[in-house]
Amino acid sequence: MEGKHRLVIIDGNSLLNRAYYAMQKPMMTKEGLYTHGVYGFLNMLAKIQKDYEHEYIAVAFDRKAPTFRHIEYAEYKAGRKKMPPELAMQMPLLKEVLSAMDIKMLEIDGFEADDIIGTVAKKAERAGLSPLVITGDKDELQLASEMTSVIITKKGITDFELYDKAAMIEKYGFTPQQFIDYKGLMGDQSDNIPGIPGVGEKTAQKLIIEHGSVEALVEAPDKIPNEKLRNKIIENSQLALMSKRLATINTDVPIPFELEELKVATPDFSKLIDVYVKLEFNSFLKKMNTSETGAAKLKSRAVKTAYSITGRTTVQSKGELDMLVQSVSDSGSLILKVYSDRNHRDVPEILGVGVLAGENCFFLSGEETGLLHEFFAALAEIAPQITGHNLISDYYALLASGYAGCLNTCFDTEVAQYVIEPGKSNYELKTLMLEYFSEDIEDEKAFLSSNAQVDLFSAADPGYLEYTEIWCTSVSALKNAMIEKIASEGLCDVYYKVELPLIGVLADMEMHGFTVDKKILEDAGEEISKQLDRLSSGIIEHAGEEFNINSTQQLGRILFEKLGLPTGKKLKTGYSTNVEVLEKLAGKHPIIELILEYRLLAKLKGTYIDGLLPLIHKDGKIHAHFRQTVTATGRISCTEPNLQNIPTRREEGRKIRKAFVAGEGRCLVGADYSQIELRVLAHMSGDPELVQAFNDGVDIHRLTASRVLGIPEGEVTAAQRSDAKAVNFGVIYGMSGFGLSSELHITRKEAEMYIDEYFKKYTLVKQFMDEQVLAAKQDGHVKTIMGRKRAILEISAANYTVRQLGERLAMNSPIQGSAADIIKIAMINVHKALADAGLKSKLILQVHDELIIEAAEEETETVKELLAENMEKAMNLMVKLSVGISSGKSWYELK
DNA sequence: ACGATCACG
DNA sequence: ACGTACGTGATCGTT
Repeated sequence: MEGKHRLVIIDGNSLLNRAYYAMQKPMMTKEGLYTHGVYGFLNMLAKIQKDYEHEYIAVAFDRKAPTFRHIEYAEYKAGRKKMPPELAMQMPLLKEVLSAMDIKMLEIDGFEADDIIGTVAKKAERAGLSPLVITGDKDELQLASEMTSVIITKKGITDFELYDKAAMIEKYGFTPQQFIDYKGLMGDQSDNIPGIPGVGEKTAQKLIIEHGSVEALVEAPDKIPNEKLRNKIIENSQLALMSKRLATINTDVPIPFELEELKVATPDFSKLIDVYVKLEFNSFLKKMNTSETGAAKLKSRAVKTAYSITGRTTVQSKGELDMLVQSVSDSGSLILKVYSDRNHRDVPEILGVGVLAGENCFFLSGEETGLLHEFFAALAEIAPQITGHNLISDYYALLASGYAGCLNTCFDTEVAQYVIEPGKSNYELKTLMLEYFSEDIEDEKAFLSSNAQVDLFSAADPGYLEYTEIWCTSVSALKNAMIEKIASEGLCDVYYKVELPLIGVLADMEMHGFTVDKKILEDAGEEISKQLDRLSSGIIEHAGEEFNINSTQQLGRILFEKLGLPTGKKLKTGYSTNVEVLEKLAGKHPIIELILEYRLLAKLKGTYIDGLLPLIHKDGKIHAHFRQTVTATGRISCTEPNLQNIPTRREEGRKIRKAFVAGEGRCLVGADYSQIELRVLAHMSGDPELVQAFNDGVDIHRLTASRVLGIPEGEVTAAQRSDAKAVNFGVIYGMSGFGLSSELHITRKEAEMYIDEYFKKYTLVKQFMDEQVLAAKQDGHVKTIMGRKRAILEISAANYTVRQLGERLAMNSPIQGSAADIIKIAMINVHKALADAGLKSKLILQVHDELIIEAAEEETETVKELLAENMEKAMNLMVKLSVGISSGKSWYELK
């Protein structure tokens, strides 16, 4: 085991730089500060603090001597890269954090961090400490010694490699001191060290191992057998000596400090909170919350919003219920919190209901079943405006418990934050309170579990009344702040007209559920099991040994090492064994087709049979969760199970849909938009050819084939049409030559020619795409038809690949997002139309461009018309929206 | 917790 | 020289 390291010295510039480039996505605060470099740095720092015990710590920074313009120019010419501004602006932010942590920073004019580190390390060694240097710069390996270790950060944020003297010798074959000689020979472009021309890593390493030092080589070059090399060294001996001097870290920098000043100190928590809040580092704020001192400080600075709560009532009697009902009725609105498990396999149990109405706070225990139902009845009567956080789960519990009134949604703080900031990973009330008010409220889960022993739901326990007050006043405070934010960001339409009314629709869909015929699934499962057994014994036989076919690593070993089949793409963990690779190998070995079939069936069994069966509720239905705050584009997502990816493309999988059936006396009606995303593109770009084509009902893929290839529409072959289809998809995805070429299995050149030709023919589409990229650059976001925004920080990333991703996101998001807007509006209208017409039929599923209704049999025809009508008229575009309708007893029968 | 794979639009 | 089509979720194996 490694010994104790008593002094940690960090190369601030090097680590910040590493962190900056290691982060996949840039991070930016609301005010436009880039923060990902600092964020990555702090994660590295946390790992160091955790893994290496130390009593002293310091961070060193470069500080150049005052420079003149011509010197900078010379540096620039020498290929020294300047820090991008997005990184440079983070330097002072990092220093602010370190200062709040009370970590000593060392810097001095005219010296770089490595010189300071060398100086500190030597001084520490003399004082008997064991220095541990943390850097991303290999040059600092020369500082390693019996006492000093050097950690070089590798790829990623928290991947380190530790070198001491022994490790150096093992890896390079020479000592840390000789590292300077090594660099003197091979030079370093980024550091402006020339070295000997023509001597690279391998040669330099060999020379140093054999001869020891630059001096030894210069003094006795005749010992070098290779004549060419010998001459090179003789000719450049002065250059080599100079390079060695340049590569040597100065361990004698005149920097004044006492080791005592580097002692690990307690952070100034209130400063640290301030800067974390400014940088919006909520995860760090959260972590701090677990340390006692931090939590205490966090609480003490909380800005308690002034709420005058005049009444606090745990409802236990008819009289108290009347007070509750009266309060709701008086204010016509309430903030609601239903305590329940979001469990869709069973009837959700209502543990209790919390209400804030006007200035009165109430808690009604789920044990009071009589009062609870009376309350629901009154609520249905009053139909108050409901505000909450993640109301869909409150609604689901309400509906499941027999509430039958209307859901008059006024505001949902989770959904509000989603339109303000889609793509955020966590919309918990606690998180939002920290962000908006730096106020740290108790997490609902923690509250529930920490109080599990106490019977909080017993009607007499005051715990839930207190928590209801915290919850509801928080929701109220957020609502006030968000109302303004939504208005000022131009998000009113998408929020009030789309997302808010959708909440009740989704809850209703969840509640109604999709009937599943368990027997069909089970029978299919048995059949598949038999086939899997047969396939796996065949595969094992061909392989000649037992192995786990499900393990891509083991499978790779069998295919590529044992059987010697040609490899495809390489991955971090070995060779890729995905379908694409396997299909290329088909015919080369009989094992391949068995594996392909095995994969197909294993997927069906694992995900769609064994995965689905336990999710069937007692009522014979699956009640999936529709999630409204997940996707970055505005689509809905679906979980437990995901009903949006039930197989359909291949017959084997499609059979699964036979198990999704209409209930007794009912019938399924399905409707899907035809090419909605291309129609959205036609509308948003206004391209006359595209618009015309859709309005004339032309086959759009055929048209693209004819235009791009320059042949009459009548002469387009099936293969050409299929290629054009890929091009049309490519346009939506913000296509690249590479992407299209791999899709069509053609060269990149050919793919690029298609793309060029496409944009020449559809010039307004090209213009539209350019505008989106420009908007992303200028505004930092792009918008859908309804004004839904998606921030695209990638567009200004330092990394080229990430930046290109940003451009594709800018092109795709308005299209995918607008299509999402349209079907959401359709859902709201369909839901309302069904209710207004007093029909028994229910909307039960949305799959991005299609809706499924479980209709009462006698209503089938009515529902078909109603669906088509509402979907087609959801939004008035330059192109007509066309909808395909079908019906049947099972999902399989819907086309 | 994460990567690989594969299901959908 | 490098690495890329857009958006999701579930499962399995590996760390």
